[in-house]
Amino acid sequence: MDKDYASEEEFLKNYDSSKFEKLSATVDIAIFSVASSKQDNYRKLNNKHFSVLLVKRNRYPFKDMWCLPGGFMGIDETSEEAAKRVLARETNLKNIYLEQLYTFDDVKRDPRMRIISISYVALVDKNRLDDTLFDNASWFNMEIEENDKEIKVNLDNGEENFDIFIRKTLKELTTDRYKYTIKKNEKLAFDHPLTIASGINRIKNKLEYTDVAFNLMPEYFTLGELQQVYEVILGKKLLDPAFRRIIASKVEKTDKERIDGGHRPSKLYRYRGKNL
Amino acid sequence: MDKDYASEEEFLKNYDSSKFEKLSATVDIAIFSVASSKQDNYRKLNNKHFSVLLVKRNRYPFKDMWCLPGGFMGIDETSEEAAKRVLARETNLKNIYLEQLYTFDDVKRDPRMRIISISYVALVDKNRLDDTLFDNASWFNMEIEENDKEIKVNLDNGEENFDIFIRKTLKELTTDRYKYTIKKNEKLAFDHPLTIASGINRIKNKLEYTDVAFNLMPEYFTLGELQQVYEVILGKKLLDPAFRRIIASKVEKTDKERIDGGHRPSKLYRYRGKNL
DNA sequence: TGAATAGTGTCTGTGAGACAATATTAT
DNA sequence: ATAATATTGTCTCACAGACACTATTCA
Repeated sequence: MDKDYASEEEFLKNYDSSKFEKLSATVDIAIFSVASSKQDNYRKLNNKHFSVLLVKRNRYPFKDMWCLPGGFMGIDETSEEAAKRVLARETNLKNIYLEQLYTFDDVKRDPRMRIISISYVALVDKNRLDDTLFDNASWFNMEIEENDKEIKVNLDNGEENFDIFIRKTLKELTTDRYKYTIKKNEKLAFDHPLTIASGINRIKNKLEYTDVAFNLMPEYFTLGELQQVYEVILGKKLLDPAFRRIIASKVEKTDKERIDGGHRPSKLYRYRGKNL
Repeated sequence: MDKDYASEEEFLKNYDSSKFEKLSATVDIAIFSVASSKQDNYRKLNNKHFSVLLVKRNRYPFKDMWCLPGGFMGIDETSEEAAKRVLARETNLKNIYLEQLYTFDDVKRDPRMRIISISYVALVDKNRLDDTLFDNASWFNMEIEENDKEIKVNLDNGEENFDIFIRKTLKELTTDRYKYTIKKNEKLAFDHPLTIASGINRIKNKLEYTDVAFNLMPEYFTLGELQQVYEVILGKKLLDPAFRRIIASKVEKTDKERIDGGHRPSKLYRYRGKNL
């Protein structure tokens, strides 16, 4: 027990911060984007993919495996500041959508020592990025399959292709919270499969009741493109009229239009802000 | 830069974990419940209040101020384990609804040293608690007023009564995320006003699309009581028929009933699980 | 009897799902 | 002309909001 001190200042002056065993914290960011790939058929629209930025580790631990961009949180910076620092290093962009996701803190999640991971989700419009990534970073398209029991994500960057499997177990009757357990993972470092799965889930949910999707869009876009973004993230087709009804109040039509194939040109729209 | 090692084992054997300046982590829990207080009028139902458990600090820092139950996270336990440990200490209960909320990590949030707080929300049915709390713990009824710009919470434990004010600033156009800043706080330690406000918000949101409310209920309850719980947390009156329609599929009527005043007795219901 | 809560019936308007129909382009 | 996307119209059904009405109890 503490001795009695006359005042808080007195107490702080005598405080011995080495009393407890300390730990380290890293910040790991699931940077998501939507990638487009050309179709064979000149009439068709570009294919879109929900994608995540991974970095190949060039040092131990988990050398030569892929991981989320991240880094140690400095003793004099917040995790959000650290996340922005990592984001700037990785993308050269500011004003990126960034949201704290979850703090992963399994005792054995890092083989070096006790390191907890304060994870973040970021959304970027790939059009804003120049394609010159660090040579050890790469965008992976994600093919997501999810049901009550498990999540399967196929990751593909054009050269490497691998799956991660995560088992879901319901935490309690009253909610839809699941405990995630890695069932299969050969290529990703640490517990990053969990981070990616949690991040996907967070964005999926937010898509339904917020306008986060617009963080993935360029300034001008067609409603078809926007709908594609919703569809690849939600993993299902949407009905055109319903989608347009919902989105109508959030966008404004411009007089620009895009002509890009053997079909009717589409008007370009711009994000207008929530509701009114 | 690291030297080159022949293998991961080699690397780990030589790893010097003292390279980085480390930090401490605490776990703080916003334990919420719904308290009933008798009405003057024998006909009326008990008044209900959304309430939070606070502990009076008996040592520095923030001596004699109120704070959320919490404690340091051990080097060999996860934050969830630590939270359960704190919860058991504080309530003597197991199987309590517990959910990670947010990691607060302002550099100056603790005057002693760099300590981050991994915060949790817990929901308990006060009926399951015996009333013998530690003498330094106390339930505070919360009166919540919120608008676009600020949150005001009045806290009252029957002896002490005080307000906290929090300013909300929208983080971005695309979502409803706000940055919280403490505007007024005289009685609560650390940044716990933020934790409480965030916790209230989390539960408010979850109330709308999950069944978390049932974690605040005893096994048998009337629909009136259940509706009261929704009403005090959401801070608005609900229409009886609409409420019953929504809740109908989630509860089952029992043959028990409760007679408690100058009005028609009500049937007791039981939680049945989500949807079907 | 009256005040209070318990519980049900029903009307109406909104909005999502579904499908049909029209418009426009490059090949 | 045709395949593809763009865009709009409309029907229906489910459901939430609103309000009215009945039931039952205790002082």
